[in-house]
Amino acid sequence: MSERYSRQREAIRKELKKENRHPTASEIYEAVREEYPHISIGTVYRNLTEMKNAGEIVSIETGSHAARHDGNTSDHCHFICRMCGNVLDICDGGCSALIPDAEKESGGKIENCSVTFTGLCSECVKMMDK
Amino acid sequence: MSERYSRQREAIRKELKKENRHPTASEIYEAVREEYPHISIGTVYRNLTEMKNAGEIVSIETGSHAARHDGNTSDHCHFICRMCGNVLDICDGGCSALIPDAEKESGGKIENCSVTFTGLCSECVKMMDK
DNA sequence: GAATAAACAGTAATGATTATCATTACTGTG
DNA sequence: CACAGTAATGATAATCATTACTGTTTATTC
Repeated sequence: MSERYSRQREAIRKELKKENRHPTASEIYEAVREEYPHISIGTVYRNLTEMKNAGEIVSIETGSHAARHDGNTSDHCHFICRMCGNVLDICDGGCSALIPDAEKESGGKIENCSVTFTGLCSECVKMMDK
Repeated sequence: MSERYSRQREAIRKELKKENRHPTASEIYEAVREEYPHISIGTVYRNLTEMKNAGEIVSIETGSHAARHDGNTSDHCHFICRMCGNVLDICDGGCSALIPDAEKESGGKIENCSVTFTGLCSECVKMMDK
């Protein structure tokens, strides 16, 4: 029934499965365009929303810039450099451990936990010293 | 030199100091407008950005909706209900405890840590049962 | 290989946020 | 107190990410 195959979605999935990448919607768009020059940015957004709802991917809000997407849904945190905007995985694994307590306190149903660090990455720290 | 007094900024500050509120820029705009009907939405955004840079307030990215702001900068987490959009404080206090390890792993300088839970608040869970 | 509906491309619309610029109003000095 | 200097403002245009719409294509079922 529901989900029907499409090469565009397949290409988007492939892009999100590359290791250690956290692409924005338009980065995905540009990458997939190499193979499917006619893909529409709307198609990218629609599929990202669907995959997110399906729990297949996770999105990272950066605040000032476009949201980034991560095909790795294992328990890990993110570090966003406020200088260069790069996103780094922090494999601390402490995220979901916080859920039980938080759920008790809120009285609701917690479905997801996101831990985001912001600051300067090692590269940008070096730049500052100069 | 630097920061000069302004009544508009004072009014924005006052709005952010009210307990347990997490207003969006336009909610602050509407509230301050009662006292200063001519305040501009741009003034609200400019002051929010400055206060954020000064570490005086914290902003909470909601993903799909407008960013929310919190005058309470003490170590606590947030719970965003994906149904009604409300933001709840979770006084878990586990955020900054994660920083040292994460800093070591990243090799950079971590300035901030934000822990956000998403799911359904107690009110919305009740709604679902019906 | 036709019928059906999901998915698409292309693009307009929206909403949040930022930038611009002429004007206003704090603040220190004579 | 008048005034000069300049930070902050109001109004609004511009930008950017994201969503919505519409007519067309294409995967799937028979």
